[in-house]
Amino acid sequence: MRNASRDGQFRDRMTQTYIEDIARHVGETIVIKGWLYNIRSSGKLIFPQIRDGSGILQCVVFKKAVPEEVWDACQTLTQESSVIVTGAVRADDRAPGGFEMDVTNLEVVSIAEPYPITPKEHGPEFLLDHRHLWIRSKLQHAILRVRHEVIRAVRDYFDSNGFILADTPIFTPAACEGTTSLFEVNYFDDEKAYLTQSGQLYNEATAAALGRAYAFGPTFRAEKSKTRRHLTEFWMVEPEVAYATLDDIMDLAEDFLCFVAARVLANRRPELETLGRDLSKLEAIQKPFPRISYDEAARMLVDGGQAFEYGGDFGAPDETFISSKFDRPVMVHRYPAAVKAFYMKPDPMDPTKALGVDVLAPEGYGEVIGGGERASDLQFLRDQIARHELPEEAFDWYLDLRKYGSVPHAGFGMGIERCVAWMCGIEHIREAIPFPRTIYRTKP
RNA sequence: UCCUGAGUAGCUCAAUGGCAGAGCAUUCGGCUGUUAACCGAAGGGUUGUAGGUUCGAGUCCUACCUCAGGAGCCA
Repeated sequence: MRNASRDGQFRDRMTQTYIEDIARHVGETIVIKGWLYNIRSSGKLIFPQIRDGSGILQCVVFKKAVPEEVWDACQTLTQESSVIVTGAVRADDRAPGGFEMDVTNLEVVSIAEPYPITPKEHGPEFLLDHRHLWIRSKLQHAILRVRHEVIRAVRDYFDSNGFILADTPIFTPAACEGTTSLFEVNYFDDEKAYLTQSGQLYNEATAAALGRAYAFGPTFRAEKSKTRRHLTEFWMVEPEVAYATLDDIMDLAEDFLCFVAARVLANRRPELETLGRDLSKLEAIQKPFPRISYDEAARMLVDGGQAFEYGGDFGAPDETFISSKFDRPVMVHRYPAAVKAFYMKPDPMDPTKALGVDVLAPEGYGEVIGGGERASDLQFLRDQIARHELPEEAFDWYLDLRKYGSVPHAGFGMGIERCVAWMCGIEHIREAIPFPRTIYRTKP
C-alpha cells in the first residue's frame, strides 16, 4: 500500500509540483495541475492564476513565447476550467505570493461552463446552495485548512498524553441527557434507535477500561436552534479520565486549548492572515485561564445590570457578557445541579451545585467546552435516573460501571466547529465544516 | 416554536404610487505587467406566490412560501 505522507515518496512519483512547494523550485521547469482561479489579459500578455488545492500561482503567458495553439487555448479559458501548465518558476514581487511561472505549455483538461461564483460579492443563501463550489474560494479554503490543523492538534494532543482513541457508537438505544433533541432511526426491529448526541456515557466505560480515553466523531442534535453557533450535525472530541476530579479536568481543558491555539498559530499563519484574523487574540490564549464559580459569574451579571435570574442557566448574551470581561477563555464551574445533566457529581461542599465546568471562549464565541466530574455513587445515579424520568433499563450497563470498581472520573466535550470558528475569527459556525447541516438545510 | 428583517437580470443591489436600471458575470472588440485589471459594444426581466386597494402597484394592504439574523436549548 502506498503511503502518501511518509518521506513524500508518493508525491515524488507524481509528475506534478504542488504550489505550496513552489519556493523550492525557483529556476526549474515544473508542471502544475489545477484549475483557473482568475485570468487577466493585456493584449499580448495573459495572466492566468492557477489554484491546485495547495495554493494559487500566477502564471504569465507571453504571445511570442508560446506555440500558437497554446495562445489560442488561453483565449478559451473560463473560470474554474481545469488545466495542466508547464513552465519555469521565477521570484517576482509583482506576483501575488511572490512567485510566478513563465508558461511554455498549457493543456486544457476541461473547459468549465460559466461559473456561478464570480469574484464579486454573494449572499449567504446563494453561497450555501453552492457550498460544493464555494469551498474552492480563498477564504473557505483557508478555513478548511485551519480545521484540519485543529483536528490534527486535537489528535496529537491526546495521542501524546497517554490517551487511547476509543470511538463511541453513532446509533444509540437511549438518550444521554433526555430525549427532546434526538433523531430517531427507523431501522432496527426490536427497539428504537437514535443518532448519538454525545459519546459521554460510553466514554465512561472506555475510561474504566483504558484509564485515559477519548472519542472523536459526529454528533447530532435535533434542536430547533437557528443561530450562528449551532449546527444540526457537528464534530465533537470527548476525553474522559479515570480517577480525575473537576480540578484535574479543568487543568486538562486549559492545557489542551493552549496547545491547539499554539499549533494553529505555528502551522497556519498564512491561512489566518488570509482570513484577516487578529493574531493577538490567539496569542492571548495562555495559561492560566481565570476560573470563577457560577455564583461569582451570577454576581457579575447582576452587578453589570444584566437581566438574569439566579439559579437558571446562562443564555448566550450572559455568556458573552461574562467572557467580555476577560482576554482569554474563562472557566465557569459549579453550576446549579438542577440545570445540569443527571450524571453530574454534586459538590460535597454544596449539594445544590454540580461539579461541572463550561469553558467560554472570548469574542462572543460562547461555550466551546462543557464537562465535569461524573457521579460515581450507584444509588445516587439510580435516584437521578428516576428523578429525570429516564428508563432505568436503558442505563443498566451504565450503572454496571458503578457496581464493578466505581472510581471518581471526569471528562469534557469540545465542539470542533466552534473551536475552528473561534480560531478563524469567522462570524458563522457553518463555514467551519465542509458541508454544514442546519435546521433547514441538508443540501448539498 | 416565537420575534425581527429581506425576496427585482445568473450574482450583488437601485428605482417619491407614474417608461424596469447599474455594476459584476456571459458574448464580441481593444490593450506587452495585470492585482476583485481596465476601456468600448451587445444579449439578458412572469419584480417569491395568490388575492386586494388604485386611473395606474416593484412600491400600499392581507395571506402564504422561501431565506437570513436573534431567542430558548446546547458544544
